[in-house]
Amino acid sequence: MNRRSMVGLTDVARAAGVSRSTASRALRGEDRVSEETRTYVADIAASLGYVRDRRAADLASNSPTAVGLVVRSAERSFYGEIASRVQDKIDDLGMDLLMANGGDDHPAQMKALDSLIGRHLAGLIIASGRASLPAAEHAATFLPVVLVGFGSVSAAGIDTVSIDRASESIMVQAVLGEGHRHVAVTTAPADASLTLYERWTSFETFLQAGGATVVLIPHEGIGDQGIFAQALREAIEDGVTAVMCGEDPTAVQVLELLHEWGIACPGEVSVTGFDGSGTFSSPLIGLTTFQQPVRQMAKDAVDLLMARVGGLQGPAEHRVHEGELLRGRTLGPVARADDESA
Amino acid sequence: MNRRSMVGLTDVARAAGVSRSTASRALRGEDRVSEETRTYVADIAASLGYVRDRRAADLASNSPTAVGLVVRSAERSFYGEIASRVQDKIDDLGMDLLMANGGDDHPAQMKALDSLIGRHLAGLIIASGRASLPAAEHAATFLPVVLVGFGSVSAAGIDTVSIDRASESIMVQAVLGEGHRHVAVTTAPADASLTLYERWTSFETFLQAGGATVVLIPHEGIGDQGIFAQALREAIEDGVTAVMCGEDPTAVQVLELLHEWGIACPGEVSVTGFDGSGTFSSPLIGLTTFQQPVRQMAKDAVDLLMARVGGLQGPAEHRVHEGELLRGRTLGPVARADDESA
DNA sequence: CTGAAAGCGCTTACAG
DNA sequence: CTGAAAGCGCTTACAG
Repeated sequence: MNRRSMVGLTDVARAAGVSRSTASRALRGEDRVSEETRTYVADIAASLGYVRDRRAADLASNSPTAVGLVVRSAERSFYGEIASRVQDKIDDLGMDLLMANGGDDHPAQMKALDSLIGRHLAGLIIASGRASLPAAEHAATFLPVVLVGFGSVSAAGIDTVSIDRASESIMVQAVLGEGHRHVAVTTAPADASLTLYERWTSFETFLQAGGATVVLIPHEGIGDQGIFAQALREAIEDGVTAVMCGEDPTAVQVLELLHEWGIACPGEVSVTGFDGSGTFSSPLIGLTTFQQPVRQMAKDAVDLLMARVGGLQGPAEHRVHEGELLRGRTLGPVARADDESA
Repeated sequence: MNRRSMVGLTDVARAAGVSRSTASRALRGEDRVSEETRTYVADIAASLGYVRDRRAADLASNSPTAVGLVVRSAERSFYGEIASRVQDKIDDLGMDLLMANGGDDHPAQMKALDSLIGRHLAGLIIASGRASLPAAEHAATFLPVVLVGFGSVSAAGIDTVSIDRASESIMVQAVLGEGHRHVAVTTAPADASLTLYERWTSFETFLQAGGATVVLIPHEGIGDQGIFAQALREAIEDGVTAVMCGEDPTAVQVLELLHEWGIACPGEVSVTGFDGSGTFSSPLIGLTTFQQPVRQMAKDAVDLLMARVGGLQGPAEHRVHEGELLRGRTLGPVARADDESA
């Protein structure tokens, strides 16, 4: 492919026989240009294959044309769906959406954010479990930021959209309600995912408050499969009757392991997930999970952001959504003690 | 949050007592600056919270710092995983990755692409089933483009990474091998998804070549659920014994409908998918599908793109990958005629 | 090793 | 309604 050398505004102006000022105004559809000139210039531009240089345009006008979305693990249904919904909303507003992945550690996160900040976007939606608060605060000093999925960051003075903290409690009550008193909870380090960290600590707190003993099983994502499997196995052998996971993919992984080991679910061990988006909510899997109202959350995130972009001052807003317990087939009553020998 | 007014290079230079030229060179880590000056300026910049304006930097240097990735439906496992892998590769190269969704119709696609082109990226990877060839060709006149997931676009002179066209044949042979001779194929319009279009037409061709009759069931995505379900139902009542889908989510949808209708799979009707990424390949679902080597495909896409970015001329390259038939539990032998009354 | 100056491709008061 | 000119925040020959 022989690359076309970009035709610039100057080329369009010359070809149309007008000044660059007029060409610029015509192409931007300004009113103070004669209808005739406007369409003529537009035609010339189209025929020349002119594409406006957004960098230069943004730089000169000092008015951004895009909104940023930071997502980590787009392959996770929940974030992918958020991205999809946010896109729709941004489209409606006639702006562009630029997405970027978050970065795993703090330096990588800062680098990713600075790249976005340096492009001078109108605002930023951070929907990444993997995002440190300091990184978000850093970004927020430069442009409006909305955090989606985080729970307790009110202190930071950043707008948030999150799921009701009662969700974890509801989930725990469901598990306790089936008689489980010895429960495993999969964990994630706080610096890897604040969202997950808050989730599992809540699980732990509520479970203990309900009189259950809790076994923590670290789940660090890809790479620790063997360790995770072994820890899970040991927990089960030690008498755990239910496994609560902070996100659906982990729950599915647990289900697969149980299946592999020939351990019945929920006959012998119950399993719960969290998020309930996409295939994970399918009756085919039958996962007992907690469904977040993704669409509504995405809408709120964009609304909040656009309000700030529009200049809204006030204190940070925190939109809390209620989800719904999805009764699948993976949570059942704990096996009675006298069944243990069976 | 009171927004910080951006500190610019000029501020850094002044604070450091050097010229903007020197400040710029120091911050870019150029060699021709004294070690002392470099670290001093860097410290000042950090303390001032300086973030380089990428628009201005890119504009002035005429050397892009980011690569674009166009994905549609990031909530689909396959594209989400592609995005994730591409990100990793781009990170390794020290560049940024900017993602954008494709846009549904042609105008929207052009707009999305022009936004990316106008930001002068180093190159573009288009991994969107929803992307028209003309749109891709338009982009390719401006910057290096690699298409991933497309099959037969050799004519366009654009590099591609795709799955072996034999895949569809393998899938069809598996279905025929179980004795199915009356098969439904879910379809998608070419302008909505070239990838899917090529897939289902291949299915159709191979099935007919194998002596099977084919019923086409249009699947237009969200919104046509009712119509799709009805068409599927009718096809089954008309004697279809297998349903071949161009992508896993559709297959899952079919499985759910069958379940809802109390139709046994694969006892009465077999179902196959395509892609085999993420949860869709889980034994929990047991979907019979075709697994694409996503990771390898993403790597190839980035490699090809970076070669072009590096100036490689030559003709378009077409990397073809082989996938693997994933034998799940949703494809079984066709029920014998005398079983029909049962 | 450092600085003054030109320029990247646009937009936008300002003046007509 | 249109044009000449200044400027957005950087980088980079060019000259020292």
